[in-house]
Amino acid sequence: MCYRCDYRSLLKERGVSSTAHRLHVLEILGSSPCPLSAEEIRETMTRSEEVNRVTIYRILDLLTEKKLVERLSSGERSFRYGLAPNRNHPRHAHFYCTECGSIECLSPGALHLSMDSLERTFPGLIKRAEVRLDGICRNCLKLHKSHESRGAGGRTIVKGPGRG
Amino acid sequence: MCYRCDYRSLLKERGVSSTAHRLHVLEILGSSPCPLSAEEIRETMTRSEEVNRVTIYRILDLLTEKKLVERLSSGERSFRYGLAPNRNHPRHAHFYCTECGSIECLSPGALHLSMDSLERTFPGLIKRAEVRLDGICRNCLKLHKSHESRGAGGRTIVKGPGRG
DNA sequence: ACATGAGTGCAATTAAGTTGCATAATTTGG
DNA sequence: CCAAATTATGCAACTTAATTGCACTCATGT
Repeated sequence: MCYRCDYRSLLKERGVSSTAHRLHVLEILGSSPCPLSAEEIRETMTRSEEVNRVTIYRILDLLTEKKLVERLSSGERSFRYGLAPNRNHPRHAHFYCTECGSIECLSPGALHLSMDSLERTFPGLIKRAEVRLDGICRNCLKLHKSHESRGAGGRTIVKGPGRG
Repeated sequence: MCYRCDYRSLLKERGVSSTAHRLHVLEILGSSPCPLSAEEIRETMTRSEEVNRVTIYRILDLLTEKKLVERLSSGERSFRYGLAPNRNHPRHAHFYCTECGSIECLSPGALHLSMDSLERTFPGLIKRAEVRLDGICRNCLKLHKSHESRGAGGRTIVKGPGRG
């Protein structure tokens, strides 16, 4: 996601002290091609040093509150976390594979959400828009096809309406 | 959401037998102005007859699989359920209030998601798009304002970028 | 050195959803 | 109509993800 962000100064800007753990979380999220679960982040951190689950949650909560990290709905029961959109990384949508549970970041320009009229007329305050596409990823599609060609009776895949 | 759907024949169409509980779930979802959590559905059903938690989950799983019901990410830890988009109700986005946790359905035309180029180029299969706007609802905004005017130090509200 | 507060760890708890198995209801075949 | 089979529901136990309370540690300032 991020080639080169200065996490230390990003933290400072937001009035958050730069502990080793916090920097590590930001680095992991910054170098991941897709948003990660709290547990995935912990596993990665633990490769260099054991860190407690609760610490991860607290760091993620703090960084989310400070708008350095963004919490995403994954399509499953757990949340995913990624670097929050900023000057270096524009907001983008995500793709969730209902077969294998993987999540991909889509390129920022891949789709466009127009909500100008809503923004003018909606009586509340809109802060952000989260867009998640659900479907079957490239890899799982391949598996399906190879099963089908072997006559193994793979599920029928019907493309439903993207929007109704 | 739905003024008049014939749930019995919808179930039949999908090869699902029409038990009282299943019909009741569909009726509740159909007459709710917003998607509901499993627990909210259960509470409503229980007003007429006690129903077990697990039964609700199983009905919702079944109906979701049969495309009669749609499972939505709520912005919190639980899922919400609504009638699936069909000939009577077009797909629409939702608004989640980060202050009070309420969820509203937005009118189907309120925003437009264009993903034509993505649909042509994405190597996986896209089945649906879920759009959720997060922010502060009308009611919570009012509360904020009244607190501020009383000098009670309400939180500063800054509108961030809807898309980056 | 000491006090202070922020950061982290550990154990226990909560919330939401799931599983296995028993019981009830409904359908099917005679 | 009855028995067998299938389907639906209920109950208890369990799992997973996240949260809370409290203790301990570490950095910082005086």
